[in-house]
Amino acid sequence: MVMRLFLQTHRKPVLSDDDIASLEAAAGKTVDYAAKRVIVRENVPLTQCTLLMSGFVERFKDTPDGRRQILAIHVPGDFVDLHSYPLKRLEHSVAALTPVTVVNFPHADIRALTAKSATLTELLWRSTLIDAAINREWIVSVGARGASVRLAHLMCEMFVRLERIGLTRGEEFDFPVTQIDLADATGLTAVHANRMLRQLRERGLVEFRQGLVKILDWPALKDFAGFDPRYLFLD
Amino acid sequence: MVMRLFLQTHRKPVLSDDDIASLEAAAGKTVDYAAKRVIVRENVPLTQCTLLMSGFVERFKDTPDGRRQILAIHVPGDFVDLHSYPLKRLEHSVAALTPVTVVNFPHADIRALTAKSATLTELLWRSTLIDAAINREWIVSVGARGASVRLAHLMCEMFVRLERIGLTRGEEFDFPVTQIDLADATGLTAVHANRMLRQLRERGLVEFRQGLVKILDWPALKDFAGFDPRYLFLD
DNA sequence: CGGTAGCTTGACAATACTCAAGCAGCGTGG
DNA sequence: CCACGCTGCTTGAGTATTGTCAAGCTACCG
Repeated sequence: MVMRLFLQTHRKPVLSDDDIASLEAAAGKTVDYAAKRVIVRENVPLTQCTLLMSGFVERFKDTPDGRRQILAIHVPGDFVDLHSYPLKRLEHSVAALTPVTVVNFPHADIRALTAKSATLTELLWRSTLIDAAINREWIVSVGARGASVRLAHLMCEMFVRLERIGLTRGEEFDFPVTQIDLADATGLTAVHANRMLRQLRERGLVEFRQGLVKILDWPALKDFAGFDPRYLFLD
Repeated sequence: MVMRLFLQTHRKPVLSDDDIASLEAAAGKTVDYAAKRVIVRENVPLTQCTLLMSGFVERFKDTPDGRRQILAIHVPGDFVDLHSYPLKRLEHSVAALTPVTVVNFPHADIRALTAKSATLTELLWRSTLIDAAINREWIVSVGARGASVRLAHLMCEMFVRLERIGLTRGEEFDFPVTQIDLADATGLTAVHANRMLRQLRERGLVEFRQGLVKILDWPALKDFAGFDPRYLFLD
């Protein structure tokens, strides 16, 4: 049951019942974190991975001059730091954006899994690479899109990813983060993010208020954001 | 011999002579491309990977409004699109920044390698994840660093990566790309990139001229860029 | 009830972009 | 050999976008 949401987002390659069972069996301790708690600190040797069960998690880096850049936002079912298995440490930190529940997977158990099943290995590998594809889409966002488009694009991404795991209600979804978080994710200041969110609302595209996102016009929003979901590899 | 530079950058996990031999044996055709030629087109089914032997390669995306965002720059010894093995396609394109030579590795042969050696699989997996770590550092660059700092940081990264494979001469190295390329990589316009490069030169940090980079003051440059090489996982 | 975190708005400053022009170098064809 | 066109670099002037500083507001918590 622990892997339900993960398998819902990752449908290829197809796993045998046996593979699924051993994956489930590798699950270790369940841990809760309060909002803003650091879950994994950068450049510290790691011996386990973290599967997000509920809530939202951020991967981020702080710069010397005090800015925070969010590198990725994770939704339930995401293996937040599976890349720590081959890398042995992370070059960034991981923190809870909201109250979260996670399940740990010891590296030793993952090693056993990969030794046993090549298909499973490929699925896990692929999962880390989809994260990387999202990382790259974010480079495009911060590097080549205007402020309001960036925010619109982020809303599109969250909508599609949350829809996949059944966490949307029609055209709205809970996204209990602050405007500061949105600013840190898009490389903007909180003040400017606020203005751009207002603009998106006034244009009738999306509304973000008190952690609730309402898509007002999905086709128009997608078009405005230049959103092409193929980078999410949901096929 | 084909894997020499690759193994020079990727020293962990340590491979057996057997693993190295089978990796070498997987090498397929050698192909040359002229500068600016597209090597892999986005969202097209792929059946092989590309190892860069000489020259520089870019991974990029074009936006609807005509901007190009470079997502990564590859140096000799890099597996440019190893991630196409688990993903089966790329969500971005790959092109030659300079004249290049590459060697192809059929997915089928990589599959055979991974079936045979778990250590080799881990090394390949790790290699794709180091690329991802670089992707994330670029998010920080475009999202949270000023224009001149971004360029300085890119110069630091290229210097360290090229030094690793013996392509630097003291504190200088060949980097035969245009200012437009640098602008596309850093999310700036060519005009602004030009001004910022002049600033870096006048401050006595780095000089970029006609595809030649001269580090003028490495400690000062590193400090100015906030460059921390740990994200390159060279240990 | 005071304090804090988050949202909102305004006025102003800094950063980066656009448009435009001129120049240098290089390869090609007359 | 020269003339031409092309690509890339450089600089200036004006504009647009985004950031900074500041203040006031709300809601919620202790």
